[in-house]
Amino acid sequence: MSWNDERVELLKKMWGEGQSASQIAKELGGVTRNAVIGKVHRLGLSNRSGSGGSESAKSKTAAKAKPAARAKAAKAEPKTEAPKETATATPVSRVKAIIPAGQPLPPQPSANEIDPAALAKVNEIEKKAKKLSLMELTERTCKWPVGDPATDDFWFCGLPVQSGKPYCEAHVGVAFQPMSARRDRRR
DNA sequence: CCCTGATTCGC
DNA sequence: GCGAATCAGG
Repeated sequence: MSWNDERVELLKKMWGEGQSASQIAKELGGVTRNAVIGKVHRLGLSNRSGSGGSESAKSKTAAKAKPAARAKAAKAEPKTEAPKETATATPVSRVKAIIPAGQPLPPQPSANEIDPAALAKVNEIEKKAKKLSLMELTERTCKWPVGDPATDDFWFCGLPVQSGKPYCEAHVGVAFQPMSARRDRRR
């Protein structure tokens, strides 16, 4: 594969959107994230901000030994997995929408015991959500469901997930509550 | 461990 | 110019 205009254009577009090098590489196909990063640098758009600034110098000095990354071929296994709440908490409002009234809801904190700050964060971030459909979800898109699945007004957050987790940072915030914050709250 | 971008340097 | 290997860090 080579860098024809179309590929370079897509690279620029995605990079501009803040997509990660590996995501771009996956999208382009036939290249690794290293190739993408290398190209990004050669194109001189390593700095996503674009202009002005120039510093951000990272004093990188000598190096030690660190046997880590090995040459490894690409291995991907898309798991179009339905949104599941494996966390200690579940988006109550969403669950209500898909579970008939009267049904016992799984053990979960009610909305009012979720960190208010985290909730506020979610409300903000939902505006920026990419609103992906089920089939558009990937291993790295936030699988937080929004809206009523029975209507057209249903989508998944779709923002970049936080390492490992199924959700973006904001949604991880409300989905994964620290045990300490929710332990034995009496009423 | 997973991931991120940055850099080097043989090709 | 290209990108694997490596580095540095989250």
